[in-house]
Amino acid sequence: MPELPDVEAFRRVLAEHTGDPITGVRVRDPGVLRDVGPRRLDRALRGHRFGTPRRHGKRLLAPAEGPVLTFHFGMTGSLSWHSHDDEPHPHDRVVLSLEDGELRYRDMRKLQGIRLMENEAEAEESLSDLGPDATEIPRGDFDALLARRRGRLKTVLTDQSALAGLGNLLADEICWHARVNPLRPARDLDDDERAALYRAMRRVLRESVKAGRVPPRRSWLTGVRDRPDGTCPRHDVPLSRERMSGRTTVWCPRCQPR
DNA sequence: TTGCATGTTCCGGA
DNA sequence: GTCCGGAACATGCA
Repeated sequence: MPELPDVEAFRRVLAEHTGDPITGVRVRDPGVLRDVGPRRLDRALRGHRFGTPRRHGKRLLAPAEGPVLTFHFGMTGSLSWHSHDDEPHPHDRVVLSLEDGELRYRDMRKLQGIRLMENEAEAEESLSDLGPDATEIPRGDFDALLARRRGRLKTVLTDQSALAGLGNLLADEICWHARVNPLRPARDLDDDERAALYRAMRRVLRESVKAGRVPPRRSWLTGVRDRPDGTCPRHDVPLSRERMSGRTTVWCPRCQPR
């Protein structure tokens, strides 16, 4: 699930539970730990308190009075709050216990996972492979980014090193809102189209962040894209789809012509 | 059994 | 250097 809005929702979960000491870390499946083992993780966090968490793109950083825990959710990761006696889910991989409850990192496929940074500087450095966050990029930088790339628009929007936070669903949703075909070469877009894309990005992100996910409304592409008989919410036209490098791209052939 | 899934990385080839 | 596609990672579901 996780794209920028989902990770933002996980950030809120974490933000509600800062300030209480971490009483212990239970690793139920070390397969989600990257470059750190269960013992070192527990030693680094036990007795510490989480400070204000922050998000960049799809990454979540949780400072803990020195060390910084970083979450990268892959396709199936999540972070949720539970009471101690809540039955664990089979995909709960790491449990961070606090006094009045616990945070659970759940992840079915374990494609990415949790890292431990020694300090703020290292945490900051770990973000250096990412472009500007999609909620913060200025219009001018967005324009320049599109103008300089000859690859497909969809590829640019989902390139985390160029623009951080957009995934498969969001990129298609934004292109649909802007009425621009995602397979067009990015640098071929004219000013109006770039403006429409930027506006669509802001609007889609604002509403998705509010919902904590890309909302599957019937009036949005996301609400209909997975139906076998899916038609464009604006027209009664069957949606077009194409697989590109293992992901399905969906668009409306009428409002987003090639 | 096969194909697909909202992420990312690595590799080869154009 | 840029761009693309394919395979891989690990797991479940239709």
